[in-house]
Amino acid sequence: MNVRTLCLAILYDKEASGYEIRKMSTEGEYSFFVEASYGSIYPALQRLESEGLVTSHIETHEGRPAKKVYKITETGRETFRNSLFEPLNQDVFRSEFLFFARFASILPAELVERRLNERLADLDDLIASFNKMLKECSRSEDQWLIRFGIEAHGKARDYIAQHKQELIAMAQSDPETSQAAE
Amino acid sequence: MNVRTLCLAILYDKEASGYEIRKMSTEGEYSFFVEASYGSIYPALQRLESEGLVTSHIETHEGRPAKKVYKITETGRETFRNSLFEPLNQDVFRSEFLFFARFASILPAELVERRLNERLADLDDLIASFNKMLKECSRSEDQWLIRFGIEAHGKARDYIAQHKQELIAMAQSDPETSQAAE
DNA sequence: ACGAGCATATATACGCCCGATATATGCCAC
DNA sequence: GTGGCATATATCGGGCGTATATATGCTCGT
Repeated sequence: MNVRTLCLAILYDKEASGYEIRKMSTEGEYSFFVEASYGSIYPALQRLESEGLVTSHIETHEGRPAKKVYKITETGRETFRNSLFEPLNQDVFRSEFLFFARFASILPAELVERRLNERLADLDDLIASFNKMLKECSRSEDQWLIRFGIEAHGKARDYIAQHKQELIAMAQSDPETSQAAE
Repeated sequence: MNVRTLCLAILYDKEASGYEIRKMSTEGEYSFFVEASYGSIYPALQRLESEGLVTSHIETHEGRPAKKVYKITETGRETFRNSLFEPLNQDVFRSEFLFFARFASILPAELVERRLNERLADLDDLIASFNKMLKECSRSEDQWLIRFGIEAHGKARDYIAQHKQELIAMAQSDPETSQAAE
């Protein structure tokens, strides 16, 4: 799935500017299963407009920069709906945390413990934001997705909490040894 | 984390060719938390060699193409160990499946059910491969990682299995309606 | 016996996309 | 009044994935 399709998906529900699309895809309701940055969104919107899948107009507000609001066309809606019939790509899970954990045995226990605690805190924040989203959202599909996120990330959190001591035990308990490793 | 660092990580344990590094990172023990393709691995290895972090030699085998085997240098080991002290980037979870699920209400129930079953089958395969890896692997850090994968993906699997009917119910039960949506 | 398909193996071109940066406006707190 | 933050658009450079080209030899079916 590319950023152009993501833009069409967001615009399928309501008009939005590039800034708003990025917010939704990195902080809002889409943030836990897609990601997109300015560097891909703005070119994508320009290309979608040149292809006639979206239109745009400038909106000016008092005391704020002018906004270029994009709206999906009927052709755009059709293109997007058709894309939903394509086979799905595999989910992507990439974890620098697990990569780090794999090398616990050559790292100081102190560092391993710190990273584990950071990861736990991050997951707590994430789950808290999911719970907040769940309360605020009304679409039942979105609730289904958010509950999925809460369950899956909750399990990851619990695993780390329950097994962190094992990983710390594999690390270098002697600060001297880890100094030498540097 | 970039592909150069990933190469150093794999070469930290043992010598390997570009082909073998790609295999490990997309099919083997690294595959569930990193990913790398030929298009990034080969240039990465060339650059690592030019920087003196790895060396290479050609190995010829009867009845097989010649292999360019890379070996990490002491400088390479040091560089890699130091990189493990850097702050960790956030984990990445991207799901085209969840993206698809969000639009269940405009899709035919038949398609939604098919995709849910495909996803369940994929997760079963993944978990089966984790269990196989767990039996074969000896490093306790790797076992810690693999058990994490089994738990987290198992929970995802269970959620889908238990709640799939809810999502199917949100879809278009009438084949005519979904035809019109196309 | 022969060819299709597949595993092994290296390498590159094209294009997508992220991260960083530049630019601009106006609010609020200190 | 000024530094930081939210809003807002846009582009550059570089990293990386997809697809492809090229080459070898095995296995399996016919």
